[in-house]
Amino acid sequence: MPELPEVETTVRGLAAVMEGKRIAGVEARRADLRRPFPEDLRQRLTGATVSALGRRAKYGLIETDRGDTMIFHLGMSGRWRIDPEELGTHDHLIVGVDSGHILSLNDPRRFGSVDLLPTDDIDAWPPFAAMGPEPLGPDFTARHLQQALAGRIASIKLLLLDQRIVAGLGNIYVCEALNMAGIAPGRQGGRIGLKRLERLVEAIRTVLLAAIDAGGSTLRDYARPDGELGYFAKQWRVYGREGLECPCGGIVRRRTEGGRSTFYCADCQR
DNA sequence: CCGACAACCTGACGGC
DNA sequence: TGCCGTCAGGTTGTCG
Repeated sequence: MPELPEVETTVRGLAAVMEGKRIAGVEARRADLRRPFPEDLRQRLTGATVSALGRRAKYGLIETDRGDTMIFHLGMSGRWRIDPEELGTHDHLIVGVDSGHILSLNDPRRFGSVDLLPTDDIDAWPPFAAMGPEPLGPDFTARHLQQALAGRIASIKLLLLDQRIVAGLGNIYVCEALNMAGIAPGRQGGRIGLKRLERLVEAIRTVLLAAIDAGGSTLRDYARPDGELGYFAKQWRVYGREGLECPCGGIVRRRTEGGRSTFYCADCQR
């Protein structure tokens, strides 16, 4: 369940046990996830001190005092486990810090990734270089959306999933934000007025912040081996709720586009 | 540029 | 109990 709020809460949880700590050991239990692990991962991390944790879109950043940053992506099913009671087949990368804590990157589907770059180079790293603004940052405004969407005839649903337009939204939060903003998912991106874009920006911020708030409880679950759906799942307005009531009283519908489900309410989303 | 689709993987769930 | 089809939070690439 890793979207931006999950990555954010994961990073905060890792910071609590890693920040300022020395990396005592690194063990890769397989050679790759989505792509191969960096060959010198263990050598460059071991002995280094974690100076800061961070996040860019759905990527987590672990920065060391040696001038390196480890960049991880959780894919569809990845999560970090803190002090797991035992390691299973999907615990692929283990990091031990000198305070005694063990961190395990667990990813059954293995769509995640781990990269290691000089910290000075991460802005130029291709996945980051092409990215749009952070949805919770100062550059994500209705004006920006208006420019980025100008002339686009694709649906706003698909455009919001494009990380070049805004970086960090996934299927759940796009559905939720469009519902909150009262915008139909199939509406052409370039044909949404500034007023409604302002509402959309506000809705995206609101839903992400609420999810991060609730994600705190998810994170506590992460510290246990059995972490399931986060608390914020209980707050979904439309996602996963086909046939149930939208907050407006309408019935939530589901449609498929690009092989992915879109949940929406035809009554209040126009 | 656009939409559809497939690929990468495993696990959960429903139907029979 | 088990087998089979379907679906799942993401990203990347191809094809018409």
